[in-house]
Amino acid sequence: MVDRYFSNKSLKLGKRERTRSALIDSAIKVIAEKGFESASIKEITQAAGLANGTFYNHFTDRESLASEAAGVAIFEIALEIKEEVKDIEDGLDKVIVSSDKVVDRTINAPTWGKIIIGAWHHLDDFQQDVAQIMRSDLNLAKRQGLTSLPINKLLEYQICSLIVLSISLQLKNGRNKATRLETAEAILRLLGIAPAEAKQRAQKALFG
Amino acid sequence: MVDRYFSNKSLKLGKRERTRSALIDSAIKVIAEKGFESASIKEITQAAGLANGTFYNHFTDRESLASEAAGVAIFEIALEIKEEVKDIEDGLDKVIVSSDKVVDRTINAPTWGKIIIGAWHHLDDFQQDVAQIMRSDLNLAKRQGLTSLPINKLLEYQICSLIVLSISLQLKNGRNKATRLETAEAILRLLGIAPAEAKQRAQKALFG
DNA sequence: ATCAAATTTGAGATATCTCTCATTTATGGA
DNA sequence: TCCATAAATGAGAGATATCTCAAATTTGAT
Repeated sequence: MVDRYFSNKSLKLGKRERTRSALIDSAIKVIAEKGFESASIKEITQAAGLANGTFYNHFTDRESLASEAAGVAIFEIALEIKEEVKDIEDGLDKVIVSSDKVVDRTINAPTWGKIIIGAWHHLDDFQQDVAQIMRSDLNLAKRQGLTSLPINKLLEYQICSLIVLSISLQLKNGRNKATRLETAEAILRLLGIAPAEAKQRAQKALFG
Repeated sequence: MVDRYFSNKSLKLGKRERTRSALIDSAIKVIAEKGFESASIKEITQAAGLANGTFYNHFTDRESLASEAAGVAIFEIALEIKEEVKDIEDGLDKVIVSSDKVVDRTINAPTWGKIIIGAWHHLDDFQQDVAQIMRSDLNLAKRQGLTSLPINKLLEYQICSLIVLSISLQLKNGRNKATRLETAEAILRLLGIAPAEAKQRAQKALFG
């Protein structure tokens, strides 16, 4: 259960790490509930079962906690997914299967999804870090000659925006197979793949 | 100057309309400055030079004012652009020239750009209204046989997301011709156009 | 000029929030 | 077990915010 994900990961560690993780889990929950800009330090520390002053032993301000919380959430997801797609050799397949798994994870853990969306929209560093995560798969597809488009920062950001949109829409309206498929197809078309091939490839990569 | 855009439009109207417009102009400015969720009613009414209680004579809460402010901003932009592109017959050209002009307008008026971005991310109704604005051009392109892709809500939202990304990046990093061009190309690829044709078409439609 | 109605006002009740810091509690090595 | 250090605590100073409503002001028709 993701509610205490980082607290559980820290059980064997020292008090400082356990407290910090409690703040992170709480930040994820409260930011998802109240909104990226609206969640207060008071609510976060209260939900963590901690005193007011404890916050300032670990973070300078709300944004640094939010940044940390979103960062570890997406990092955790990326790590799991990297392992799951390591046997996929086709760079394009890797990109769309990874993207689909990100969406899947964030729908399964809506609080994580919401803070990631919020961080994507509010934090420049977060945007750069996320784009970085997928860059290697995009470069692989390029080296494999699967796309002729130049891979640049804007294209990476565009793909991320489509992923974030898919997360957002499915968190709102529920899981939707067509949205998953059409998001994968759209990413492929952004990468220069013709619609017919994009449809076929997405279908095969996502559903076998 | 957009700072008092709606106030100026209301000069000939009654006190109630002039006051409401002052709140809208102020909301645009304060929300752009403080953030969509963080801007307070107190700051908005103060920046408008109005008393605390005045707000509640016009709006029930912050979100209804924010929604109204973003709505009239995008509506105003859409109306101007509709007129400017009325002689463009090619549906795809209409889509990309309109998109480019939206970005242009919002970069020229950063406060409008920021509230529109904020509303796009926070307000479902706003998303639907914005997608609706471009639907007719997309349907025209479809009728003209310029794209074979089914035009559905997800595709509309995806195109809007790319436009919002372009606005966001250029507001942050300054105007950028390559970003404009590559955004137009990306929209065309989303619509199923091959990369080479997308590049050519975008170049021609945006730069003559 | 008058005056009913429309509209704004801003003090105040109430609540919430940030942040500090002297004190308390927990930790871990000796 | 002791104790120096690490870490948490939570009251309180100070500030900000929402919302109401009786009173004041503005408006526009007569």
